[in-house]
Amino acid sequence: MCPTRIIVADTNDLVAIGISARFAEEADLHVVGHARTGKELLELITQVKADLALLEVSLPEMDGIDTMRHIHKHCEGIKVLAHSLLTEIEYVNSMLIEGADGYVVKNGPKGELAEAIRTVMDGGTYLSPTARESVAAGYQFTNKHMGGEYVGLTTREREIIRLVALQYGNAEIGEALGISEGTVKTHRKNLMHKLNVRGVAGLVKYAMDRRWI
Amino acid sequence: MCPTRIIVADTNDLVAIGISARFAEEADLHVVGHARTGKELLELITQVKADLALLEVSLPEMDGIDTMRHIHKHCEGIKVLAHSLLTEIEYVNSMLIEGADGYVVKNGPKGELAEAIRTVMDGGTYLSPTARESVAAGYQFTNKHMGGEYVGLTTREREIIRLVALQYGNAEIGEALGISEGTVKTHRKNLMHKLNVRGVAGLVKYAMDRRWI
DNA sequence: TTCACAATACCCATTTATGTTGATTTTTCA
DNA sequence: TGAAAAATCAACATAAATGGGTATTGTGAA
Repeated sequence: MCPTRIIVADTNDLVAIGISARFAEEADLHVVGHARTGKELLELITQVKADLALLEVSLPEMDGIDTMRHIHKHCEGIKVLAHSLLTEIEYVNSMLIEGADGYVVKNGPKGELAEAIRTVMDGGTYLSPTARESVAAGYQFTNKHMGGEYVGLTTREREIIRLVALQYGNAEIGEALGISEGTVKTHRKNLMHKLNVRGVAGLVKYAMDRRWI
Repeated sequence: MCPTRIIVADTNDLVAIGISARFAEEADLHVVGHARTGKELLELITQVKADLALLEVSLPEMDGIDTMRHIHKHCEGIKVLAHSLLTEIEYVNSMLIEGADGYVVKNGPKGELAEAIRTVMDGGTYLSPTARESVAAGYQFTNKHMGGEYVGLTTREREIIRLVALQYGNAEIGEALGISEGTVKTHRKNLMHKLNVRGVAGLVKYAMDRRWI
């Protein structure tokens, strides 16, 4: 039997090296590529034949959620396992909704990652205990996102949340984007509803988690 | 000659494994321990004889800056090299002011980390190009922190910035800490001055960078 | 014992953000 | 082409944050 060919998508080089080092002991797992951003991963998939991608949620340029969506639409025959330090329901759900085959939280028990990969390659789904807890605990809080009516952010909303996180005021954002301040307010309002947060703090945290700033 | 004994302080297990894997090729560098938080590092230093600590700035429980300060005061004879993805002047400066022997930005060229360690062990100081740029470029912006009058945050200020980042309002913070809303406002005002930021966004970013939330 | 600083608290004025509601135009895509 | 989604704008009211200043208390170091 041939080993499972894995691409690691993680900004941190050392993480990729660490994973390779771990899998050196596992005969059936072989790391064949490393991407530092979502975009790099999409390219790499077309160049290197791989069975599975280990995808960090928090990536610059194109984050894990967007990358997952793209892979699900355009790339047949590759499994994707989310792999992140983030445990918030928001991200676990998003990755699963976008088609991830599992969610492994970083820094888990030593053999967990390998086990998760094998489960997924067998056609199963793997969720780390923490991720499972997060999904369970999060239902009452983020139920507005669940039940199929997940709301993604639009392009404009992303531009705005990014500028908010960069300490721009509404007037400045409007100026920067060439729209009225009133429109900016509307977008912010929608953002806060969609993300279920109360103010700037929640927006900034979201933008930072997804590495939009 | 005996090899340099190194302790890695980083939340991410895989990073530590990655570093060990890299240094497997370097005969003079040997990783002898791994700490996941600042507190763990301080303990480990008393238990394991080490020549140098590789210290991530962004650590939970006790972050790199506070850990650095503590080591500088209480631990003789151990070199410390800061090692982080963060390149902001705020952190580079803070680490150097607190006594770090160098600052290496993660994801640099392959041999950089080893070179930096050797420089430091020779009694020198090593700064990554990015860190050096950041220091140079940051002077006009954060000069109020420079020239010896670096201002650290007080305990109370840290509690408050943390709650701000957790989306608490001033009234709620006051209630949570048992102080008046007015006092909270004063602390926030002082925080923004010290950190040279304009609003909630800047405070949240700072708290997240230092892993206080 | 001074001196510095942390922590507390309040005043005022101004700006900015949030909440509510409703609307129009443009874009996208089935 | 027609429906749905996205992007645009604004009036109103309320809540909250920002900026400036001042002042008291306690604590610990020089």
